[in-house]
Amino acid sequence: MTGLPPEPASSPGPEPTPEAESPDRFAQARSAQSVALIEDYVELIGDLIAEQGEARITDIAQRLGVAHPTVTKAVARLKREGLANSRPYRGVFLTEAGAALAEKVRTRHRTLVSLLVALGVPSDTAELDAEGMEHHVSDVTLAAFEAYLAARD
Amino acid sequence: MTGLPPEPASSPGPEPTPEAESPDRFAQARSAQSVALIEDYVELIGDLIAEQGEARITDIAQRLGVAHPTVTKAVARLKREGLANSRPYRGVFLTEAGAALAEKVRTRHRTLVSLLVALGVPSDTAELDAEGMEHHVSDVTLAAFEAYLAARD
DNA sequence: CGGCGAATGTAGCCATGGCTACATCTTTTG
DNA sequence: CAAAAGATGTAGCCATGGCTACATTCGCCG
Repeated sequence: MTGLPPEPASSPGPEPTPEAESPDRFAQARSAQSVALIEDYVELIGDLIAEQGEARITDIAQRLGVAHPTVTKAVARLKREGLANSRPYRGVFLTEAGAALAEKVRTRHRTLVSLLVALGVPSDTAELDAEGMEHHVSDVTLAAFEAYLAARD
Repeated sequence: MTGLPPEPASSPGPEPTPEAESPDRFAQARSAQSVALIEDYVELIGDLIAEQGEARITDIAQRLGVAHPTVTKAVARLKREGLANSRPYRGVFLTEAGAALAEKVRTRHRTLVSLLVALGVPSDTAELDAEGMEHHVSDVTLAAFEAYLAARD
């Protein structure tokens, strides 16, 4: 959906985008949507490997609530981006980069949920909302969340 | 991108989706992406009307950083959903429902930014992150944010 | 070790959101 | 008031994420 072939969609580093001011914030929020999927997959694959020792296409599909070909496509993309690898009929594995990303995502997710709960959000709602929000939490904001949670104790 | 023709994608009402438990949270987060666009458009149109008395396709396109045909399509969708109306070569206007949604979105946005700032996030980062996060903040969570902000004073 | 059921892979379709190119209508302006 | 400039509309293409249908391959049993 990004439809932005000329845009390399670089890493989540804070790129101030030197010019203009309005359009970019929307553009960024929207292109992040593409990142969201990748993050979900990587995190889930990490979870499955941790839980069951392997991540099978079918399991991923079931957990995400999508059909298996959808997962196959997504995994192909993860491989393209160097986050995972797999061999036909064997499971899916994370590369070092993938594992690192998964860990980062998982941490961020936990932090966000903790924050929401700390602010009085019921934990099930916190989980639900965090699932959508987390992909848009920048490192700076995440740090602020951690600081708040740490100070609060 | 939703690709869910059989899913009417009803109004933002809390539909608990009676069965299953894992897949849905992802599905919900993802289908919310479609809502995000609508919300952005409605909010922006509201802003433009407030600022300049009218919302022109070109202005919307420029603010969102997309080409004008993209906006034309989106506006067609808003009209389909009863959130806006327009006549060729005249501007775009919000229906009552559209204006209500715009107001809700704007309020939520402000609340989220305030919260982030209150937690120590720099205001420019808060604005940027909020743009992406806001569409995933449920009413329950929003209420918690408001309560926190109110109590904090 | 032959089969059968489950898991994967592949092909091909749909919808959406973006874009470019080109046609038209409006609005300025000389 | 006609022409140029600017704003919209329309057509048609691309990529992505989903899905269904059909073809293979694996693995477990009998």
